[in-house]
Amino acid sequence: MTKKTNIAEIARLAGVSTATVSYVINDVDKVSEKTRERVRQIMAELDYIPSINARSLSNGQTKLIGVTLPLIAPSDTTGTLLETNPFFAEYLGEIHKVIASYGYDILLSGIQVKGKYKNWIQSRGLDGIILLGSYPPDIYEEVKTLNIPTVLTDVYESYANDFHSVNTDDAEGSYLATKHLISLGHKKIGFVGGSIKESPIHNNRYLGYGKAMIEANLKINNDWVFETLTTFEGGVTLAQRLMKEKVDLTALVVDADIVALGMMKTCQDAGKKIPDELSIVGFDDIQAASFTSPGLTTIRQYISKKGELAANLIMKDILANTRTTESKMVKAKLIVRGSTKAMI
Amino acid sequence: MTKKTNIAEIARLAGVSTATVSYVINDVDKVSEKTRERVRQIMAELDYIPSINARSLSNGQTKLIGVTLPLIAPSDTTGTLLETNPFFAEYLGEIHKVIASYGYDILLSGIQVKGKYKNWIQSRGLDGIILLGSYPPDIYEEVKTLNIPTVLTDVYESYANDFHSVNTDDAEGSYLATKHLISLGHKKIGFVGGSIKESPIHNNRYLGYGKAMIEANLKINNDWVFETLTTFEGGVTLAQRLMKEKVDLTALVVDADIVALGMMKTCQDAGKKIPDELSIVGFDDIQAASFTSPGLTTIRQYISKKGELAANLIMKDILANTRTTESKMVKAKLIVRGSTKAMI
DNA sequence: TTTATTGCATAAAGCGGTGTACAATAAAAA
DNA sequence: TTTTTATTGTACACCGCTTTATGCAATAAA
Repeated sequence: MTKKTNIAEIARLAGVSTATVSYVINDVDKVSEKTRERVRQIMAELDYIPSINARSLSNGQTKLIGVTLPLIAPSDTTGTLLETNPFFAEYLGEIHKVIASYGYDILLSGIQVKGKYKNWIQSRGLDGIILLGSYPPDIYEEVKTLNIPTVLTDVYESYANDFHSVNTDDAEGSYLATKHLISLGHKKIGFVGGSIKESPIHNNRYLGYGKAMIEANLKINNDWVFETLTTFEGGVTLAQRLMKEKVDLTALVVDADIVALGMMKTCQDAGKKIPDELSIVGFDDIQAASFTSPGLTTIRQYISKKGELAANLIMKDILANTRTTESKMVKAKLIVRGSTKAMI
Repeated sequence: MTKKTNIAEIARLAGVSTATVSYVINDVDKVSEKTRERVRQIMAELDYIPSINARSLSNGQTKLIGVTLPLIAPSDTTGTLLETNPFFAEYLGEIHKVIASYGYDILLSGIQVKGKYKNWIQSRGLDGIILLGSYPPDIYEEVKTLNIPTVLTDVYESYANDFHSVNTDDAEGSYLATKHLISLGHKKIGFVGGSIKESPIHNNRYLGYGKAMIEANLKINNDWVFETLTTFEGGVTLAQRLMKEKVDLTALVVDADIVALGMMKTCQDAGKKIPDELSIVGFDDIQAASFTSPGLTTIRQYISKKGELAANLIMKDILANTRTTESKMVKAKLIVRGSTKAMI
């Protein structure tokens, strides 16, 4: 312990060169069984653990995957992190599971000041990065110049084509949600989404809704399409407005559970019965969707699947030392709970 | 880019030694203003970023803090992660905020196979570690031998004394919860907790309940104390049982929101009115506690505060190169929502 | 016997920085 | 002018491991 137990020390005690020890450590087939055993013995006795760091310096691989989440910035208020995306923990768990099996670790980061992101990646010598969620466009420019295996999740924007990307099939998801309501006999079905025009992800969900409506020969009334912040409060505010204006709808497709839950609670608190007076379908299937009474009918995103895909995409490029760009789409699934009900 | 742009290259172009460049990088006051400026210039032109890795090798500091969460293990099913502790994301965000300001990064891990944890820390040369949540005792033994700055959160066990620790004042939390119910006129108040005997954290919450009851001269009926798994399903199961057995209680102190929510939903689904027929107080204030209707009255844990404390404790030891052991207690606070109501 | 071939092991040059010991130059003190 | 003292800069030995070029036996082929 007090002694510096490094490769040289092992070599000395085993009466061999450091090269030989290195070969033993890395299972390089250049050492006789006898020598190998002796070296192993010594290493075990001294509790010797090679320094990944030193190894990195010499072979250029840090065995580090950077995983970036939005909103972990020095000046941020907390809470936003969870609110924006309740799935980070699940993503991290799944990614870790995959890459750990290859001996890789996750280095966490937020997006720092512009320009800093690239520096961070370089200074740490990351072998690959996974960006969870969406960031300012110049971030992607920075990353591109690095020419390092990169996976994006939940991003449809054009720059996604320069990297691997993993997405939920959002359009199909809200298509399923809408069809579900239609099959229950609803006709006056509204849509609630976050910045539908700017964000492809929300736009896709809107399109799925539109497709189902058109297929069913139902008209899409522009007054039935609402934009909100993708937050619980966004849902609260909108629900209050809808009730005040007595908007004449029997069902809503809401493109995020967090918003749907805000609406549902607001309606319930105001005495409006869910699903009796209004059916609601959410999107995401966050944990809380199954906690409410009634449970929220929603479209489940398979986050663990997405995380696994992301991790495998990056590992593939790292191990083969290639720079490919695949785009994976994960199917979503309708989960029926109590917040939707057939028209009488 | 194609060229290896390292410290030697900078030195060559600036016509100085690598030592001088190193001094410039590290703001060591041994370089004339003129030289310093010239070197800076060159570095900027070449877009030079020093390798933290190389630096680590030579000065022994990796600027890496290991943060360990339970249940990210290669063979685990997902979902458990979130269920066990919905706060990891918030912890991570807060810890990152603090340590990033010192130039440190978070290296993530689960607890791997026994013995492996120590290896991981050693091989990565971590400067410090933060353990979120509770682990098998031998883990702490392993860590202790490393003699590296360590912070534990949410652990009361004896081995916590060997390290820094950060906890919520659990006893006071449930004391407040119970007092709240008492002040509302409740007398038949039950307690629901996870493995009260084995886990100090649950035991403390139980003690707080007991203290409040005794202070109010209310008897603690052993039939009113229930143990469950700390999961949503645990709450569901228990609520079903209580309803079937028609246990005669007017209020419950539940020592985890996730359980309280399971109970609340089960009661509501069965037509039992909350809070009219039963008042419930939870513990944690997870996000979902404010999503339900009624909202769940609960004891808020200041996770961001705890994360910040943990990060600062570790940074203090790292920067001063000391090995102290402080134990921080964070006050909890009663958040009154709709799940509790005065007796008529 | 000579010449390859193979197997095993090593010396030593990196990888990209840090930091110490020391030298040279300039400024201040004697 | 000489000596002392800062000030500024350099050479170079690390840090711990990888890897190429090379050596040396022992064995196989010519």
